[in-house]
Amino acid sequence: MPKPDSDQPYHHGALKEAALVAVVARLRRGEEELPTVRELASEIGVSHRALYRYFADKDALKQAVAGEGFALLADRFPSDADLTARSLIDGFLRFAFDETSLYRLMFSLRASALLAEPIPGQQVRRVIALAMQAFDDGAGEEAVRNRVFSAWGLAHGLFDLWRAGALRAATPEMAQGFIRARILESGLVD
Amino acid sequence: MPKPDSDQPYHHGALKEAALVAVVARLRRGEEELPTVRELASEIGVSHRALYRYFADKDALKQAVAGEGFALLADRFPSDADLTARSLIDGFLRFAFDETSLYRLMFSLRASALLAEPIPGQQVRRVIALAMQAFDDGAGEEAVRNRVFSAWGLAHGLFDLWRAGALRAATPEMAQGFIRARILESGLVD
DNA sequence: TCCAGAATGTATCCAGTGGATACATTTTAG
DNA sequence: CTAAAATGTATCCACTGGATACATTCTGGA
Repeated sequence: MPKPDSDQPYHHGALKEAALVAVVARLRRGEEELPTVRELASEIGVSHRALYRYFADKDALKQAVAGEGFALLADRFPSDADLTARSLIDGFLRFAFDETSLYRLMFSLRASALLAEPIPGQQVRRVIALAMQAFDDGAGEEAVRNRVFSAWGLAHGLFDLWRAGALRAATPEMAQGFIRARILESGLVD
Repeated sequence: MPKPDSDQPYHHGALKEAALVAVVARLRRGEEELPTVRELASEIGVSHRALYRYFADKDALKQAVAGEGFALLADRFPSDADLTARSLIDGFLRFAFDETSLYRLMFSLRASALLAEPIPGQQVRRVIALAMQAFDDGAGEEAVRNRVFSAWGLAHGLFDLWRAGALRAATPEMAQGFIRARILESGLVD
């Protein structure tokens, strides 16, 4: 006798995607850490070992989530017509402050994992390409690249100092304003 | 019959200090993560629960280690006579590249823990005070503070981008040179 | 249409982790 | 000299990421 239709079919059908969606949603909801494999599996309605069909280990899951994060970041940048260095910076800062947990995870990858192929390197390169475009002022590629990384480093560094608690800003909004001011007065943008 | 002198007396005598020294030494030796409480205790020659007399939990141990890290960083800065913005930057970068594991731990504290009193806030304030002194060019305190945080943010951010693998520098030396060049061309120093 | 193998998910086990509680040993103060 | 405080140990616990063996479902070729 075949098992009658149950709420959960034996094969989920899109387990990998469901896992990534669930983790990203949790982080965007404010949870600071990755869930345990068991928690995640239980939320999806699957045994915890099922996830290991799609992720070699928990670190691979983390890298995949970071990839989703960078894709989300690139999608949040202004579209072509409005893509300027300044609007890119603003989009970057909004993303960091709005999705702090996800942002933190994206940059907490172990040494040299950011550009790992295909995940998350592909999405990271997309972000860098957009930034190169936004900062392109006709100077040589190396000069543009240097300005991109200086701006990225400044924004990332000041944000991380705030996150770690070194900035003493009363509110996140004030911290964001402080960081934006430092970037604008750096002369890297405009 | 009293127990004869054994190699390890029942009371260690300086367990807290020994623990901090052991952890810092491990990180400086290149290990990337904090050891487990058991590993650490075993290295010191004590049961793992003994450490909990001195640290409320593992996170408290981590904060204490971060404090040692900031103290080490401040000690590595040039002495008064040679303390300039540029020499401070160089000292900072050397520390980050030489003690990468320790550096990473220092800035991986959970939100808002950097200025926690007394650990590690005390040592962090010491570092900031030295930086304020090195960057003081007679302008108002707010202007100096802004330059200090801009330079700190830029150095920290670019270093962290390198650590995560976003910089594609062939060697650590080249990465350090790249970062130093970006800071010098920022106009924040000199 | 059927069925063998591939794909996917489950059950169960394991060593190791941070942490709690109860107890043993040593030190110190009155 | 001894009681109490300080320090360290023994043992337990729930939970974690991960491994292995097995069950279920899906798929393509005859």
